[in-house]
Amino acid sequence: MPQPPRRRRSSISDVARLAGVSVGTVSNVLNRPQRVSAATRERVQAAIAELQFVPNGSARQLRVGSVTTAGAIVLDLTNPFFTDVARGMEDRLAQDDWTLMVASSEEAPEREARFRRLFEQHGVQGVALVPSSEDVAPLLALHERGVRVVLLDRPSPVPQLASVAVDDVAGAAMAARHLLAQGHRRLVLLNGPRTILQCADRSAGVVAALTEAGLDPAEALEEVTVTLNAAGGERGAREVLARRTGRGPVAVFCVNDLVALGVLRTLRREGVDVPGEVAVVGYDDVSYAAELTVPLTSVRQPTHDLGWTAADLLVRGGAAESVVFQPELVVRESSGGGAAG
Amino acid sequence: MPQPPRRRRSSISDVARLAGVSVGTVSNVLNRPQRVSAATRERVQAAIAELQFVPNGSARQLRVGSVTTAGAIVLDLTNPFFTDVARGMEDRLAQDDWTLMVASSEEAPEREARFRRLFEQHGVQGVALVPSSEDVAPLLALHERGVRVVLLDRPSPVPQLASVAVDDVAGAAMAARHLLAQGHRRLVLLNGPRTILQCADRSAGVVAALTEAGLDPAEALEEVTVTLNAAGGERGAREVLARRTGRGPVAVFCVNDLVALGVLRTLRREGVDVPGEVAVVGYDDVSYAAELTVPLTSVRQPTHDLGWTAADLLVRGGAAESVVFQPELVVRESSGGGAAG
DNA sequence: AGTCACGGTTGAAACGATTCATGGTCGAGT
DNA sequence: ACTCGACCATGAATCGTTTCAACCGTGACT
Repeated sequence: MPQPPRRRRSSISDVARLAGVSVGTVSNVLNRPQRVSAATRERVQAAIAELQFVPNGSARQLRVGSVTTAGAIVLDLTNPFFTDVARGMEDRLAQDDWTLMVASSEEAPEREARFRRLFEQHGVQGVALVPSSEDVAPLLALHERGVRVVLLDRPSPVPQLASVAVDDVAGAAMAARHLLAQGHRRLVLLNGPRTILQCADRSAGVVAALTEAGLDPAEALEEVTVTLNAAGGERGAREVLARRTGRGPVAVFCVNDLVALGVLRTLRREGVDVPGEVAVVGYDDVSYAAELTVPLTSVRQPTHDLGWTAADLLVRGGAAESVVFQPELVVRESSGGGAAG
Repeated sequence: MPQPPRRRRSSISDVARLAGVSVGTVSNVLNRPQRVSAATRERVQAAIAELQFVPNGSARQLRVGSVTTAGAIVLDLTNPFFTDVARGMEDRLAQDDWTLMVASSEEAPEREARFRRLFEQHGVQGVALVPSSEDVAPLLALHERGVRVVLLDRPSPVPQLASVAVDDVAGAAMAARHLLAQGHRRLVLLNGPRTILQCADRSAGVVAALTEAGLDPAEALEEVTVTLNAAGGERGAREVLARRTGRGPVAVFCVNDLVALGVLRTLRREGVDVPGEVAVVGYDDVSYAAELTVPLTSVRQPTHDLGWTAADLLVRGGAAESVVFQPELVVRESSGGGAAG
């Protein structure tokens, strides 16, 4: 078997030599073809084709400073919410002929830092990221170094950084109010780590709704920390079933739809009736929420717009704006909402 | 509002000046700290911290040649199948401390080409991609230029290129045989464009199964071309319902689960019974296939392993291997399989 | 004939890191 | 006193582009 070929890539000066022109002319053919006479241009282009010349991006970038590329760092690439956001970003970036590179931090601050560094070294114009920790210092530093930064899915805690978010407190409060309206008096919140702001906010929203209804959150709310995926939901559901005291139905509010999916899966396996015995509400309203065995009540976020707007801020790059969208509750069968009203 | 700061990033020579050493020494502190005396090292590190110095990746790369980064280009980032593959790649790459950059071609050859160029210019070691066209010439050229290339989810048509695939002909044949076993004699295949090899192969698999059962594919198979997402499924389903002649139940085989989701959604809206009136089979066995209103029969692929293996080939970079996995049929209610058997 | 403008081309400087041959210092060994 | 290594630090060369001042030849205008 042949060794993988690592023969030296041909450079602009190889092209120049072959075409019998100077390097500057080749560069002009590449970047301002109209400045070059048709004859030379063709000669150079023939040489480029013959040598299979591909400009060295590093060299170009070293000289020019940066490229029209943006990076996105999300918490979990397998969560449809984040891929929809990425899609929104791509749609906006495409308008200005920018490209997007996506990376997944898996909620690990070190991974996030690694990708931040990688993107910065690759000279991206800007980075949109869902922070995996509360510490904004490294992001401010990044911004100071001239890389545009937009916080995704959480409001910026500092005025220097732009952000695009959805009001998580309001969204969670809507969900909790809805469950209270169904007659529930005790809620279980399957939540992620509080270090992720979205999780903290959703918790706060539930607490607000309970308080507003005259209930004592310390009594009425039980919060279980789970991983933000279906496996987490399965574990959470087992926990809920184990702790379930005899009295009455339980309401489970899941921090996202993947968790809710895990919950529904486990409840179905255990033969637990939804919403009769356990009511379930999710968050994000992923595309298949309405098509599940028990259609899932969920809090819809303007996912695509979120990404679109983030990318828009990156491209426009003006002052640091903070945009906040409002979520919307979509009531379906899993919370008993359709019937009870 | 302050203008976005674009003050010059500090360079290695700024650090050298501040620390009172030469640039070579700073570089040594960065890359072989043990070669530098403790005192100087600390002085340099202090300077680095003070200036918030981040090495310029372009310059480094220009000098050194390449970075430990791989790129992946998939057809659709919002399809769970591809994100699972990406996850598998990341898992393997992390072992060697490589990083992954993901891009989505949206099945458009020009977009794919754009990302190929971008990745190459960024100096990635290798690219794993799901080709959006049949033309391997540009991929061979890329390989010639020293970038490792692995074809994802399709076998390589040429010996020079490595590939990791799942046997789509076999998978589709399994699905078709299953539907035939349920008594169906006419199949509708909601397929993507034939230019995508997976689509062509799945069609071939169905044809093979029909022929094998003594049926004439020209008679028994109706193929409808749709987009590879839920919207495509919805359109396909409407098409199927419109064309439906009175006689008997219909079997619909969808090229992937997103399409199947769209089909199920439309059938539910139209009040069509699944699997009684229309049997549905999907492809990919996405995570939520079992939890849908009507649990979906689907062809499972070793998604994670697919990505893992592709990344493994990239990292190891030896001879061009071709790996083929076998798929597996998962029978659920949507095809009537559970009951009729 | 002389001047000017202009399109086309040139070639060297610059970007910021890595590398490596060279040089300097110090202590130990003869 | 002198040599020799060991250990550190130096700084020039290098990677492949882009950019820009300078140059050249031609044709138009005075």
